[in-house]
Amino acid sequence: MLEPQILRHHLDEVTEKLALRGVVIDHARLAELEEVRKQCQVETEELQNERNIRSKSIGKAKAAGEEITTQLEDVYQLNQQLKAREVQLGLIQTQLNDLLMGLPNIPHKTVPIGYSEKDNIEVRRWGTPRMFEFPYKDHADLGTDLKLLDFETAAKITGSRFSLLRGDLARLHRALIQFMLDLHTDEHGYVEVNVPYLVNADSLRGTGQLPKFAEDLFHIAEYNYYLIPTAEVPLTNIARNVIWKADDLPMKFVAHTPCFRSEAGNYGKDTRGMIRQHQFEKVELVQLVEPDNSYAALEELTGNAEAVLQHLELPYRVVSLCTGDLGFSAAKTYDLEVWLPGQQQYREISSCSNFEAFQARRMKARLRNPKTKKTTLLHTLNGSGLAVGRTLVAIMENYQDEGGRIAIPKVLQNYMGGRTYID
RNA sequence: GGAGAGGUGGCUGAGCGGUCUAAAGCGACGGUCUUGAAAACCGUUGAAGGGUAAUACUCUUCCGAGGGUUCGAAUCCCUCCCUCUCCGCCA
Repeated sequence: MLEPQILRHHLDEVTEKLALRGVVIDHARLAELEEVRKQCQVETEELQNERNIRSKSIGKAKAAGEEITTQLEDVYQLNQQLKAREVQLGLIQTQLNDLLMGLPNIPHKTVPIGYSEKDNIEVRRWGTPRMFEFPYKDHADLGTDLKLLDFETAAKITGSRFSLLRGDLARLHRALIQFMLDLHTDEHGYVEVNVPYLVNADSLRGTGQLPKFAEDLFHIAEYNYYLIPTAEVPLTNIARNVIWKADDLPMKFVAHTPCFRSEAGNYGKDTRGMIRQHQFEKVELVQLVEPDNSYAALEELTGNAEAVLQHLELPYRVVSLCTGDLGFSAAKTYDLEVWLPGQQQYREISSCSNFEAFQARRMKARLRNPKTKKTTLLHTLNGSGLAVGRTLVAIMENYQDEGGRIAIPKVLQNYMGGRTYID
């Protein structure tokens, strides 16, 4: 959520910047609503003040044993006016709030300007895609041929876009999780957190999934809980409605969780394999930092995610998302894209974003400024470190051999009982 | 699931229709004293929002959340949420 004051006083600037994302602000409506709001709020508060004064004097008069009938009549008239004003103000504020909640974040000045993912800018590349001297397979064929990856059974148990892993492939999946958690806690200074996988609507509003993206979520109507689409939601909401001390920051959290996404609107997309599933697992990094440090933190967090790929020796590139491709809540995002031989292209495996105060404002996640003693909104960041299913896919495809076996990356062998191959 | 108790400012805790402008204590901050510190004493002490150029001044709202009654609600009524204790069930 953007600062209401910014919209009030710098509407032209905001309109201009959001236009870079392809968002059109109804300038005239906003300005008019704001005008009415101001008038209505001032009137309402004046009437409230008047009522408070009169009620008090009634109290005193009554205590003194005076006649209060005429005073009660006056206040009745006042209250009729006040109630009408309060209702009107409520309606206006709801409209303004709805409008505000629907506006995405303002892109940071370093974000490349563009319309679609074609305009994203490659920042750097690491590693070299492997040349195969034999007919290579994609992960779906590799896994199915090894009888370790089973989409049919998963479809029977649940439905489409679910998968079932068996044996060493299931273990490799688990090994990846362990490895990532160990790396981020031992070497990158994150605190491991085990979080709820069901969250309430307030939490989802805090991080920006609601109200606009309800159709992407699995909702348990009976309890009004939602399955988390990412650990970003529970992790970031740790800070909701709290005023933190400067000493508390930065907070760096890592969690492994399953993630649940309805994938509504992606019906024809990535239907093969386990690239896009209703349920997948992810190791998520979240940082809550002082505003001045958030861009340094974004570079650090992105580097932390990259370290996983480097240890696994998987070729990847870093892409800075352009204004048109940026997610709703993000001010700046780096995507990490891993090389997938089966698709002969780089595919997203992590998305690292700085949300600045956008989520913090929705969550009222604040920080006490030790100098001014005032509260400030803190800045929130997150990134996958990494998406486990897609990492498994990348290992399968990049580490396959001519016989359809999969070599186990060195850093994972200890987690695999010393094994070097899956066959 | 059954029975009971409770949610008040950073914390403890009083208040149970009208000077609540929320007592008191602790903590924190500032000051006096001191070579320095402690102690003692004095003072200050929340959040969100509006008007405004304003960190000046001022107004509104906030006692778990949302409704209601009333001229007036922390206080009365309704609904919901959460916490604690005991019993039952259970990984």
